[in-house]
Amino acid sequence: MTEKLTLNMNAYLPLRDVVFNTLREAILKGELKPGERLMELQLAARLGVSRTPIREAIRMLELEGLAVTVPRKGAQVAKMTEKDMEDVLQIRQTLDELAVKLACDKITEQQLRLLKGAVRDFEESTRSRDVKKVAQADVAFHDAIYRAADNPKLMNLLNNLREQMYRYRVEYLKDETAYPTLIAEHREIYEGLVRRDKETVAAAMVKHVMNQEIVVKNMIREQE
Amino acid sequence: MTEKLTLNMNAYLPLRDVVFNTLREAILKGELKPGERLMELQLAARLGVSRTPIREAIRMLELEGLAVTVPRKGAQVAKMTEKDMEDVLQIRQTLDELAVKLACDKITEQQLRLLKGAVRDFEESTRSRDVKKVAQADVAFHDAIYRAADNPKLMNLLNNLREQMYRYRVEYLKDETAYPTLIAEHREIYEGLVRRDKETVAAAMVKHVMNQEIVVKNMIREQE
DNA sequence: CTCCTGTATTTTGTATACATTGTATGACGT
DNA sequence: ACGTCATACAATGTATACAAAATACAGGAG
Repeated sequence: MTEKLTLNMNAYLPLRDVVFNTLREAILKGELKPGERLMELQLAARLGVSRTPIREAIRMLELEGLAVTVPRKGAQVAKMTEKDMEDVLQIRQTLDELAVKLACDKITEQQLRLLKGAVRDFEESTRSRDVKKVAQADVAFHDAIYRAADNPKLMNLLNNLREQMYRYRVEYLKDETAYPTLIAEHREIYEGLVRRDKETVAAAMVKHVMNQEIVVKNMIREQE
Repeated sequence: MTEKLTLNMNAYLPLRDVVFNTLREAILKGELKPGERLMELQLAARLGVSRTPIREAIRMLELEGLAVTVPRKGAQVAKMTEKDMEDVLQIRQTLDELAVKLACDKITEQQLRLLKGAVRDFEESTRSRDVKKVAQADVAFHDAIYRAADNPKLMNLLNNLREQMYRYRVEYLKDETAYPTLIAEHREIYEGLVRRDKETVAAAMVKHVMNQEIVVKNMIREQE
């Protein structure tokens, strides 16, 4: 915990947002571990700002599910049990299915081309052996679908759900033997969207998320 | 807008939570109208607290989707277009279906008895001609199902989605001609759960939410 | 009359000071 | 030795002061 969090001041944003992003990143990357206390004074000193933006950032983390606060005792990084993970994945599966069904109806030709690009980018990224890149490409693929679904609230929710399991997802993507499956599933989803075949894409997406679920759950179990 | 918001200080809660609840109520009840600015100094003066808890409450409202803030310009009550409403209802429908399916597998005998009570309470409340009571009874019915689904994250999400359309829901429940349909649907869902017949309950729930959707959308159109 | 500009005012952003509560430590009595 | 209470310290809760930005408006130039 002694590593120094540093603010990315480039953006011209209120400090609360900069702090929020910084803390979120730190939590998702595992630099701030589940259960670790988030003490205002300490964070303020570390990040070189006052307590006010820290407090507001914590309120935001709280509602994102990344932190929990007990009144008069302060905040700590949210813990995630296997049950929590299952619960999140269940919701994600359902909403991902909805998203891809909606996309089936609404996706435009241009968005299909972008999606095709995302599929290709993902394939290429897996050859780079750079997990960070793979994760980014995967996010891009799913984002393209979310955007096509044309439901901003749904997109928000799904991004949030994804975020909540980011820590485990990165571990998951380190398993290179899973890449061929992932690539095949992406292709299947893409092609289903081209044919606008709802049943196919829905089934493919459910399978896709389910595969993640199995691997992520194994991973959690191994961690203990 | 000149009505005086007053804090319910009874509870032993941080002021930010009291303020948050107060503002949320005010927004949901329509006392604070969509688009209305939420000025910190003004709210602080009105509620008799300082700006700090107001600011933190606004950050919380923001992530609940009840307020939107533009940096350096401040916050305002979130507006909801018909499209927004459709988007929310689409998500709600999907998640309500998931919840009731999960409940089908997991509901206990005791929870079934509670649900039966909720069905009966709802029927009785419709005879009282007290919209507030009817709304409460409806919430209780759905909450019983959410609890049975045994997925706290899902329950949170659904409560939040419900909240986002509370304003319109209350209007919706003023239409007494809809009561018999609602009662019948509740019964259908309850009986499906007793028989643990997933297909039936899922279909019934989808129909139930869809009916709401139609009425609420008509309502919005009329408002213009 | 319109548009620009500069200033005054309002409002948010940030920092800090003070108050209150939670927690740990240690003395004291049993 | 154990428990209880008092006190000290640390962290959060709240209020206020100051800074910076956005807005409104008035006055002047074209």
